[in-house]
Amino acid sequence: MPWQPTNNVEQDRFDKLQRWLEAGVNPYPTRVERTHTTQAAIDAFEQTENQENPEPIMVTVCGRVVRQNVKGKIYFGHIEDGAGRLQLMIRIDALGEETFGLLKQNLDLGDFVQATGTMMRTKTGEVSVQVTAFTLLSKALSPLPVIKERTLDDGTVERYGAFSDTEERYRQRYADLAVNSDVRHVFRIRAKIIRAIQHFLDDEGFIEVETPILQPIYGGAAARPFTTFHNQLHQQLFLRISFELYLKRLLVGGYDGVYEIGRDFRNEGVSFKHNPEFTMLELYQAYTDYNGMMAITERLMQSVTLNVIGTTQFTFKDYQIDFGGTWQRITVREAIRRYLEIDYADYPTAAELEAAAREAGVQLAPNQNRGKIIEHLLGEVEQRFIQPTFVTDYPIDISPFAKKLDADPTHVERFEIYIAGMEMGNAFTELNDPRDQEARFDEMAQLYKADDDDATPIDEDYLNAMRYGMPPCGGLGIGVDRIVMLLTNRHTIREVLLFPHLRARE
RNA sequence: GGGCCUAUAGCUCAAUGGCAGAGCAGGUGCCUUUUAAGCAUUUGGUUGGGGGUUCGAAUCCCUCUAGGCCCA
Repeated sequence: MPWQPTNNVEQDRFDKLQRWLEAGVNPYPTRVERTHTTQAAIDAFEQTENQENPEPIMVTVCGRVVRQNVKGKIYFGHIEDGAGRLQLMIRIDALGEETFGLLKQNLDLGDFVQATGTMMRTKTGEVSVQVTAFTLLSKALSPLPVIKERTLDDGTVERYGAFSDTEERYRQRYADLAVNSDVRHVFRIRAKIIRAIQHFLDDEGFIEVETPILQPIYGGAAARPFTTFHNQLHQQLFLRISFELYLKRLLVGGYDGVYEIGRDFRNEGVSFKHNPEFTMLELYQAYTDYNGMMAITERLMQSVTLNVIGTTQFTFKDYQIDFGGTWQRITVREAIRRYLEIDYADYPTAAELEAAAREAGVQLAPNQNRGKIIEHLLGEVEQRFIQPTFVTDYPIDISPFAKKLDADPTHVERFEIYIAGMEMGNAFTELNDPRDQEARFDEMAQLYKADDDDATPIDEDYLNAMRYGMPPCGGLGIGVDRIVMLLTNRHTIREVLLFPHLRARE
């Protein structure tokens, strides 16, 4: 069944399409002949308009009709392309009565058009195209939401109308982008952030790599994976939950520094900061440790913000965040002691610590191991860390890939990055002792029952790689979506993902 | 997973048990420098789906679906 109009607005547009066809116009022509973007046309005109006897600027511009004011014998409308917005002025004498009538009757907001003419300035001062030839490029059959704007005297833009239904905006992101220029802006910033990360790391001597997304064994993080199946190979595969174990194999292979920016998949809950697929940056560098990772985190984030927004300071929610200088450091133990008044060193068993946590009013799932309880307690205080903070030195039993502290083998050289109360990243001095790594895998296997969500399978090939010799190294993972949230002041991950995951409707 | 809230015209929203409405968009007419253009006139609804209470339901109750906020 071909598409049918579903309401009178669509019916009207469908009728207009028929009228273009009847007039011998192809409403979806194959070729366009653009000479200028809207911005280039405006620039070209403004550069010459103050000269004596300026040459007329002839342009052919293309774009979507975003505003129309059709009068009896003159048409004003704005078109929008990727570069900006430009007014078209079309007089009946320029096109002739027949063509003008066709346009006046059958052009809608949302249609794409091409217009040829001379640049000029209207009586009210707006740079415009005085159109002499006109082509329909694409007829829009469904109406986009209509948003009108007025620029007030003080330069602020007042908006009339909106397309603001959150669900519809995400389900029909194309419509959201088409009418909400601020949404388009978010994804330009997102692209800039990723490019800035690449520039910084490339300059630091890292090599950008791509490692498998479909993995026979998943690992490198505590998360439930998506599973899939290769039909020809009769092989179960997992969508990666981290890049960690593959990237570290590359240090064995002889690279001093590698990074990957790509998608991770975690089969877990959805929230304002969790989407089933999300973008991570992971980097690994030889001949350094977690102190080096803290230093590179500071420099990376400072470089990115300077590149993208021109300063290391920005507003997120009610906070003034500053990426400049040396970031705060606090140990996990001290963070929990300071804000929950529990020193977990005083409670050497999981049972004792659990009791103390409950005493302090913290709700916990029963029978977790001590490291997980500590992790949970840290979660209780993470919203305290507004300015960028490195929370350091984690319990060993929740950190199977990090090296022990020399002074305390129950803890590892690991930190997490907290900004605006959100966990932004995670880093270690990477464990490179294959005997220790094997023991950690075995411990994890014993510690977690087979059905535990966080159980990680033993990756024998990873151990095999490590036995060839892995240089001492530091590793760092940062949530790219969350950086974008910070720098665009968007408060949910869905606002910074073009197509966030939503439940199927119906 | 738990609690609270939301779903009405293409979009944004009214209508709190008694005739489903407005603005914008759309149609028709007038209008050759408008820009939220204007004036006149007009179309458009399975009130998210299903069930119930009632003489009568957008409104009250149950349920399903989707989304939002808070908590876990």
